[in-house]
Amino acid sequence: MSLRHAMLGLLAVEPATGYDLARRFDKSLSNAWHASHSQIYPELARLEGAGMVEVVAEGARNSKTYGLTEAGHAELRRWLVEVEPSRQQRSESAVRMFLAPKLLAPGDARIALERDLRDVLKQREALEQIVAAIEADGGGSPFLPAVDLGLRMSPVTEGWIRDQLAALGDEA
Amino acid sequence: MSLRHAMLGLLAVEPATGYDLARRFDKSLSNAWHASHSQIYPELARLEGAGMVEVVAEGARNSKTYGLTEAGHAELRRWLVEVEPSRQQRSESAVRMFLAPKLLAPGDARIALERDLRDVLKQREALEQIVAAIEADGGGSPFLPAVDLGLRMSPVTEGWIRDQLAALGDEA
DNA sequence: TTATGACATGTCATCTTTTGCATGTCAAAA
DNA sequence: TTTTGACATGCAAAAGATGACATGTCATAA
Repeated sequence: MSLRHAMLGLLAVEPATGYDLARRFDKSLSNAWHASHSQIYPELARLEGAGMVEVVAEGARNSKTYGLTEAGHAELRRWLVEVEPSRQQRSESAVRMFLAPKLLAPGDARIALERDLRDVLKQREALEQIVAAIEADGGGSPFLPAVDLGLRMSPVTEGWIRDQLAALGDEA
Repeated sequence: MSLRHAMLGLLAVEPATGYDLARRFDKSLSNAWHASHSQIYPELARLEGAGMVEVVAEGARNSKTYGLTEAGHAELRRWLVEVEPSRQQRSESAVRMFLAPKLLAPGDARIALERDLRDVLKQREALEQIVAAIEADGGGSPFLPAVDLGLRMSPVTEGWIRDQLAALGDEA
């Protein structure tokens, strides 16, 4: 159950509201996991019931900030150190990239690959802006390594797409 | 609904039984999507009901080989060309890699990262064996590009993990 | 003052995915 | 001959994820 552990991890870095968690999933962890508020709030309640998180502050707009308990820290450590990782991945865009050059007429394949290329470059810009924001902020973000991995992957994907486009050209 | 389109894509490359599809998901598409037979068979039935696939051969052991119909090809093309891609990804091991150096004591973090590193190298070997098998087979696999992307990503991940390990060393 | 948009939390129906159970064929090796 | 392992298909229950519905607060700008 990765949602649970991803949430424990985010809360271990810094206590947060459910709303904060939803944003962090989309911002810092978007290359790794996704969860929307309709999953997050019930899971927070379950985690509280299991004694792994607790409300550490209540603020404006009925907000509740959660932090880890001892049991939460222990469970997170157990998962990270003792549980065998699953190497499974899911990426719709990877499925598409693999199929497009194989199955479409060269003209259609070019359309699809060029859109993928634009998406990759757009995503890289987004990552670069996050880095810029972190640096403007003093550089102390715990998520810089995650963003960094995304930035290292980006040119690899770009190169692969360009090679697929070039191979299309050879056939045309 | 990516399962449906991934299956259409695999069948477009070459007709297959449900059992074949399950293996291809684990072999060729393992970096992109996963599905087990208990998902595949019902989805094949639905696709047949929708007129997108049809039985093109029946073999030993009650096996049924499916291929795409015209409607199946049309749906696949529509999805690849016209539908906006979702850039969401899910990777449990990415979640773990991000959290481990951040949240664990250096000793535990080292254990977790070194296991991740071993996994990456093991996976790379598996990919290299697939490439070797394809080349021994005459080189004509439609999935070589998918494997190739995995092989290009592998050293990037390796480098990132080694940098995280080095950063741990600095703190110790 | 009122409208907008970010903040904030929640439920519910539906769909997707996993896991465990269950059955059976066929070829090759012991 | 019998047993093992790959091939082959299927169902059902449970868990996980999505998308729509629903409500309300608060600060800021028009």
